[in-house]
Amino acid sequence: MATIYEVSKLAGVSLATVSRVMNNSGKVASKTREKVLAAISELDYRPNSMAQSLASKRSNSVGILIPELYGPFFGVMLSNVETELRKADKRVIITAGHSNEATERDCIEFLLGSSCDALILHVYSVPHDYLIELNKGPVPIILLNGYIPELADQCIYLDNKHGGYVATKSLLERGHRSLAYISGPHWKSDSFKRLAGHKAAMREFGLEVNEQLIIEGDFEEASGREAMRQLLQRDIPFTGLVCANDEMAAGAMDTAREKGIKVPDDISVIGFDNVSLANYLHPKLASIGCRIAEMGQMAARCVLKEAYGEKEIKIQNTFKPRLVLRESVKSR
Amino acid sequence: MATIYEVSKLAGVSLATVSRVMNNSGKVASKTREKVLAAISELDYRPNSMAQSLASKRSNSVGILIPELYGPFFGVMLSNVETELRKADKRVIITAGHSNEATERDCIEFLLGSSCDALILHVYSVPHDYLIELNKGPVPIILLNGYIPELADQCIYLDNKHGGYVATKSLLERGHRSLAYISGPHWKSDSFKRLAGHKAAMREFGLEVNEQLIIEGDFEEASGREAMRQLLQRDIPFTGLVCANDEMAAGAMDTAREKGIKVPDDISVIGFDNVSLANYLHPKLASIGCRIAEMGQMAARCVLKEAYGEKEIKIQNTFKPRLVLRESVKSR
DNA sequence: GACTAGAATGTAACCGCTTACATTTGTTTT
DNA sequence: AAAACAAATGTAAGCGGTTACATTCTAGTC
Repeated sequence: MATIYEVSKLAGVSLATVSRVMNNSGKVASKTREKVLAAISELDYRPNSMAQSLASKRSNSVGILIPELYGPFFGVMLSNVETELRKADKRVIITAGHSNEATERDCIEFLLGSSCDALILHVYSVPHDYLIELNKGPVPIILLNGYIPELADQCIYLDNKHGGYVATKSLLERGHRSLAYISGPHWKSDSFKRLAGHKAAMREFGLEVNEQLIIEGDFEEASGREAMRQLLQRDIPFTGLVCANDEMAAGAMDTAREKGIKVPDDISVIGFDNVSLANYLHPKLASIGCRIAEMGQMAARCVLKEAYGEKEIKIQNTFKPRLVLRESVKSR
Repeated sequence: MATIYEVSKLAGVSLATVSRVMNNSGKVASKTREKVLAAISELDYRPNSMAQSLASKRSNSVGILIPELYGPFFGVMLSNVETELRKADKRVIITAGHSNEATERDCIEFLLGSSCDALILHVYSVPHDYLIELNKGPVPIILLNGYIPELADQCIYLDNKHGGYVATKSLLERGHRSLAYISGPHWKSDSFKRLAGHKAAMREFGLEVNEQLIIEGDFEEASGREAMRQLLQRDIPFTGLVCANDEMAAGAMDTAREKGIKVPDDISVIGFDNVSLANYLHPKLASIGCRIAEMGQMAARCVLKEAYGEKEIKIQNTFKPRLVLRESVKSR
């Protein structure tokens, strides 16, 4: 591989001039520029990125930490982060934290040790204090899908409460008055907030929340299946079911089918996240769109702003979920 | 951030000794080692990866090119690549090629310009010659899910023909004699081979292949839906349906439901890929497991062997798909 | 105690680029 | 035509490590 030195020799100029041409920095006479460009193409020269990084103290790479690389959610997020960053010629280094504190910490250490110019973190287990401390370091961090008051500007997150509110309201507006709710784990702030939104909507419509109709699941299909069984056993009639994610809704719908309950004729069901699965279920599952794609893109832009000095970029920190109606919801 | 120089000063040794301690290379007296380690921890020293890369001509990063970052398939693959490589402390730089020749080329160029030590490529559109040429360069490449005779050792791929064979055979063994087949685009070698496997199984059972019962889809759900409509219109009875992927099978099953045809009572259906979707459909879709996880892991190992000198690693190039039976298939 | 092999450590030349500063060249002003 | 200034280019000092080679210790041998 040719080096900048060989290019400079061939073009009959100094290293600095070649560097200037490469980076479009400083003044270069157009004649000289052409000579240099010719030499570059003749030698098929490509700058050595490691040397560039070392000398410029900028690696042009951004570290990403997400819980998992598979699954309907993270893939989309990652995809949009990558698209946006690669447009700006930044490398994307990925790691998976597996929602486990030790692993998440390891990943962050690993990324820091990789000379990343910035970090996009989608963490679940690492404590806030750690992140606040981390933020005092030289590497800008962006929090994806999490909110920490001290780092407000660097957080990109979904308004989960509003999502729960919208989901529930969509059923209430369609005449349903008795609603059941299958929640995610209460300790996860996402699911806690979604539930809060549900309750807020109920209150708004002057309805009492019956805790007997709220069941805590774990975001997996099986728990939705089981939750639905319990709900039916309790023998409290309800015509609408709100689920804190689509997988649990799928499980619940499966139980309904088993028990001979028709969706949406007997019970309307709405999920949350609007993952592709929702479209494959029968009936197609109404859901709450999480705007994951947009959030991923925004996180990337936030990096460009914070780490690469693109000051003019405007950041939108909160995203409002959107209702996506499908066959599983019906007016009554 | 402390540099190796500061560490050496604090420990009262030379740069070289610190470097030796860091890399466990060369002989260091245990007393000296301890002094150095103390200094390292005192200063919280971490080597600058850019400088390391430049000096050692090894970036410890591996470039990955896959068609998309989302979707049920690639996520799993990526996840396993990452897990395996990070165990070995290698960075994973990802790019998405979007099954588009220009973009795929761009990505490869981009990764080459990123000083990757090796490339894992899952491409669709880039011509073989390009890859063969690329392989002559200094950066080892691994082909994931593709086979090029000239690069046989560096290819990790699924035996698609065998998959088609197994899928079809599973129905034949259960007494089905008249089978329909919904294929992917014929120009994609994956789907071409799957179809070849189907035909081979039919021949093995002494059955004629009726081209009227083979329809070309595009791997999307809608095309499966449409293909099923056409199949039914043709009015040739069949009791088994093999689909070249799960999405199309989902579409076909939906059409069946619309037309009042019961799966598996009237028609047994088997998909291909065994993506998570298969488990959510009703009835649950039998499928052919593609061992994506294992292939991802193997690709990573292949990199460790080819680029990082782990000679003892054994590589398995071909993977045989596996039958995963579920409710959608029934003996007759 | 001198000699020597081998272990431990140090020296310094890179790796390939960026960039502050110095120098040269060219243009305009008086 | 000399002075003054701006534009273009060159020089060389890093960036923070690795590593070949040189040097200094250390301990064993006779």
